[in-house]
Amino acid sequence: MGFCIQITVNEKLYLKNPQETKLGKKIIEHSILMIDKMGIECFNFKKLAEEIQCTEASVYRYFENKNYLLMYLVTWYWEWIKFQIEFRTTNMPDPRAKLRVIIAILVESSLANEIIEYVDESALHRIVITESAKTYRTKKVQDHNEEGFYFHYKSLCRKISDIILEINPKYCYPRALAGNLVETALLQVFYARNLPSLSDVSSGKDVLCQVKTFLYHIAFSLLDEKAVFQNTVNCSTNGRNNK
Amino acid sequence: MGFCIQITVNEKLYLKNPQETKLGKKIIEHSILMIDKMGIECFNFKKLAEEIQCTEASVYRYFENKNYLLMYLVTWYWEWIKFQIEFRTTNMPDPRAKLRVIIAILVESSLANEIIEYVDESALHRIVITESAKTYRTKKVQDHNEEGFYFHYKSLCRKISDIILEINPKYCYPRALAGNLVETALLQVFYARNLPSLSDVSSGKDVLCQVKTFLYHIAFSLLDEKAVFQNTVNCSTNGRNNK
DNA sequence: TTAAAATGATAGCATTACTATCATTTTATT
DNA sequence: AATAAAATGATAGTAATGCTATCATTTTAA
Repeated sequence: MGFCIQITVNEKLYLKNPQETKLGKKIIEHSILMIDKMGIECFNFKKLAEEIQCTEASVYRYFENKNYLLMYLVTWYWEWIKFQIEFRTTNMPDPRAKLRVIIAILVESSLANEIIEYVDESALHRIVITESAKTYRTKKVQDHNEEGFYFHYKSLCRKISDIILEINPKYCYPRALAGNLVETALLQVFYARNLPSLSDVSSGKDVLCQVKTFLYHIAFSLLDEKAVFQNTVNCSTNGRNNK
Repeated sequence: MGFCIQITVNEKLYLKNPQETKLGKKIIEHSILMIDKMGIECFNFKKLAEEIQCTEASVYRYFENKNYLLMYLVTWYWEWIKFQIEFRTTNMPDPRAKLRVIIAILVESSLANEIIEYVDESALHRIVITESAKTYRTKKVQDHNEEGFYFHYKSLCRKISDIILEINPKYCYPRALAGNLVETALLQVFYARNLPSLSDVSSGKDVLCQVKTFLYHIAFSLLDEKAVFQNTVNCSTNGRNNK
């Protein structure tokens, strides 16, 4: 009844599609909960198998190892974010309004938490915040990139940078700004929760809202800048002078 | 002859100070080269011991494990950056000029590469770019924070945020901006080198310089913004409207 | 010269990260 | 309902990893 969303990710990330079987969904469901609880370092397939009462071998039939599983989860998350952006910005004529919605989704998406029954989006958001850097900051980036593992993340950034260019077609750093917004959305929430002295959020109030406000500030200050920045600035000064 | 810089880091990060013995320095020197080459995942103490012709047990006498060693190296790096900032900004009256120097150091520090003989600062910079997130994005952040492992990073960010406030005393997000500058300095270089479609640098020209220019743009656009941002913005709109 | 500190040499052990094989159960097809 | 195919279970095993412990030897400092 009603409609149903299927989120699909790069097939090379899994050996057998976990979304097509009961056990597969159980693997997704409980790996999210367990990684959220214990962190990817302490998590392993043996513990997961025990938790969901199956054999270790069965888990290995779905994923090569826990790193692929993590990559799968993170990729799934970005695809889910893209879906939400698509869904909530269609028919919006104003690109500025779009960007505001996107920022809100990046920060607060995890609050809306009942779309896919076997995925705890809040927990997954925490995983992405804490662990996602491990999926691409590695010596294997190049290989993983060739396999297309970052396709979903890239297309998200691409979507954001297109909107940035709608707002300000002369803006010089659309892609860098897009990536910066996405990463800052993660990092500032992480700081606010774990190392508050590195953030400016006051822990009393709503943390996510404050991060959102900071992102609005970054985005619109940079895009509204009167003087479009020149990429041809003299680089040889090495920061020693000030003009 | 001349003078000598000693960079000291939190004592809890090592079992025996590697800077005080010949073997210790060899451990630092070659671990930097090896982690740079193979990444922290493939690196281990057995390989390191083989490389420098000592026993595995000897390495374990200096560091509990490779994660502590990584944390030590990253911490050392931030302390080294702080020293350079101290050194190159003293007696500068203009805080804007200071911030420009800091940004240049964050991006290009590794080019000046002959200060401490057993540390390859270029390689260390690459390690910090690729691996540093693993030192704090972990379930153990809280514990590590209590041990003071992030003291050096925090004091760097503090130093930067103080200068930000000198430039614009009313600025609402001095710490978040400081952290953002530091992290963006790492991330954009990583992207430019590994996933260029996520950055706006043209690979032909000097990558570091372009990243520097981007950071100048962020810093001074945000700080020069006429309307100081209000932290009391209405958060309940959830990005759905645009006023 | 002698004690202390550092390192070497060797051994061992529990855990991890898989892989392989064959048996059993579940599911889909006709 | 019969049967093939797919999925999972059960079990076993192996190579590598990440240490720790012990005692001998060398180097360094007093």
